Amino acid sequence: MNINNALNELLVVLFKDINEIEEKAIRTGQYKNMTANDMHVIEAIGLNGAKNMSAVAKALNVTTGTLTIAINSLVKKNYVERVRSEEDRRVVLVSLTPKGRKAFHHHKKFHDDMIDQIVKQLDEPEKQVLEKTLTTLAEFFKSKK
Amino acid sequence: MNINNALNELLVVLFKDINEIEEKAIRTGQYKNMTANDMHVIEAIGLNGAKNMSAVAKALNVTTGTLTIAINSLVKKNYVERVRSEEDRRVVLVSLTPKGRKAFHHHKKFHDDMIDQIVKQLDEPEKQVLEKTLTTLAEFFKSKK
DNA sequence: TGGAAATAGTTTGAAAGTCGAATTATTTTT
DNA sequence: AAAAATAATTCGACTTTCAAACTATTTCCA
Repeated sequence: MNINNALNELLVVLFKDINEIEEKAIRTGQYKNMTANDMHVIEAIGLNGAKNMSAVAKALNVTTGTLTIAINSLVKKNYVERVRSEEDRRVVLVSLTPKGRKAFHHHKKFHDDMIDQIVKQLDEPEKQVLEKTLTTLAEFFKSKK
Repeated sequence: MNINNALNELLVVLFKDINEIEEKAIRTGQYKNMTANDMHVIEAIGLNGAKNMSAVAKALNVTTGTLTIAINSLVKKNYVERVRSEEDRRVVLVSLTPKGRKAFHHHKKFHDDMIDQIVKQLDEPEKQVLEKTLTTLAEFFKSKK
């Protein structure tokens, strides 16, 4: 078994596991009814005030039709507020409710904790190599887009 | 900028893009009609002979009902062959056709290219460190599941 | 300035993927 | 031999997604 194969298998396993763990972590306690998809939309809306549908859809790389349906569900679950703009009445502005903001922080905390735990496992040279690897990986994907 | 933030941002970017890019890389030329899901099933079946439905479903973390539908489609597209076991006639064995094996290799090439890009950037000691690091992380996440 | 074009979002219809429960066929246990 | 267990498929329901049609509104320009 050469090192390339070993690296490939390790990366595949890591991505699979991290996704799984992250999704499971979302659906705890008061956020039981939230899907991973819901969380992505909540992250894309963010904490900095209202955003229009097109902007959020673009950030998520989905059509506005798709986003409309996701927002319907989030409004029903009371994570998101939807308001028609007064300045341009074609525009719909979405923002997080208090409950939505709490969910945002809940997820961010999970994320921060996860990174902390990863970094805690590594000594300084390992951190350097890992950072270099992830940077290369990010560039590889960027070049493929 | 501390390393935690750098790692966090890299992970976020990677997770956002990886599925989309991998799917795009799959759907080229003769594999235009293949979905990312098809590819996952093909990977799970693999090149080492026939597997039964339950085993593949378990590897993919889906119900056998879900897998039945996926296999129906792959058989229709001629990537997968489905045979009822002679030893135990309840069991259905699935394996890759020549076309399925070609698709498997096509996808593997994408992965190999990715790993080559990473390894190219590293000298020998760094490679050793990376392998050890990823092993540590894989074990860490496995323990979290 | 009034009609055409552009823009923002929603609705609709179709396809894919998923699950849990019911069902069928077969094997194992008692 | 009958009951229980196992393997896979089918069924019905639901979610996510897109593209295209549609509605409402604003901007452009002749």
